[in-house]
Amino acid sequence: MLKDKKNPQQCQIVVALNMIVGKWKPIILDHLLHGEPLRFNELKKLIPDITQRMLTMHLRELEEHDILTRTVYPQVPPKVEYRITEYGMTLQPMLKTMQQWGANHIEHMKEKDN
Amino acid sequence: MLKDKKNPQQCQIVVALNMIVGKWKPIILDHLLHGEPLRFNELKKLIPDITQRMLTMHLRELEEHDILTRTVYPQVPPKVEYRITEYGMTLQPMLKTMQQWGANHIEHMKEKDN
DNA sequence: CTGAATCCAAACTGATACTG
DNA sequence: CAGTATCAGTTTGGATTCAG
Repeated sequence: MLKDKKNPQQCQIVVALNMIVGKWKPIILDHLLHGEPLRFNELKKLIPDITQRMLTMHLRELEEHDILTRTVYPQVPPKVEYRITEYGMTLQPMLKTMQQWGANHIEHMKEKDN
Repeated sequence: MLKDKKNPQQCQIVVALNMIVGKWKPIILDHLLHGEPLRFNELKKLIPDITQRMLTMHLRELEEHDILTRTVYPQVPPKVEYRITEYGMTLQPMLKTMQQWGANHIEHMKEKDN
């Protein structure tokens, strides 16, 4: 199944976590969740510090999980588009909740410093 | 600040993620979120496969992030209790959202197999 | 009972060079 | 343009031993 070695007690939270863990995955998702499909190089430009290797690997994993689709246009030079799936869109509420908690946490830390 | 090497674009989602990533952290949180304080050994028994080392490390990190408190009772043998903080309780909605998505995803995968 | 310390293996990420 | 391949570095987790 999944990387269930990492999910010793079949925790549902971990199942959800496995969709979005990876150094750059949340950022990739953030860009694709806007709805517009993006080409490999467009993502690369939006995430300047990512390596081609990591971008490829993360995109492949997200594709495996039905979060996005990969469409190859048979052209020279090649064109490949990545688009969020309907199913991938269901991550939206979860990610939004996390984003809000994260924003709040940044404030929490500032207060703590005082 | 935080482990911001791991958060290249100051993504708020990653800030939230950093609270709960770690092999056993979601499970630890799950147990403590019930509200009852738990001793080190009680947690160890609830999570049989965790090593003492990992339990200690995860608890320390959660403590650093104000998610839980560590209370030492000066006794012999020692007694140490871990209790979720009020702030830690604010993780609840986020974790519940993730849990629901995870549960749904398990169903999604079953359908896919057919 | 609740750890800390050490050593080791596996997983993850980065850098670089090459290709259809 | 959109990758693949290889190698090196970093991080994470596990096993074991020792200690207040």
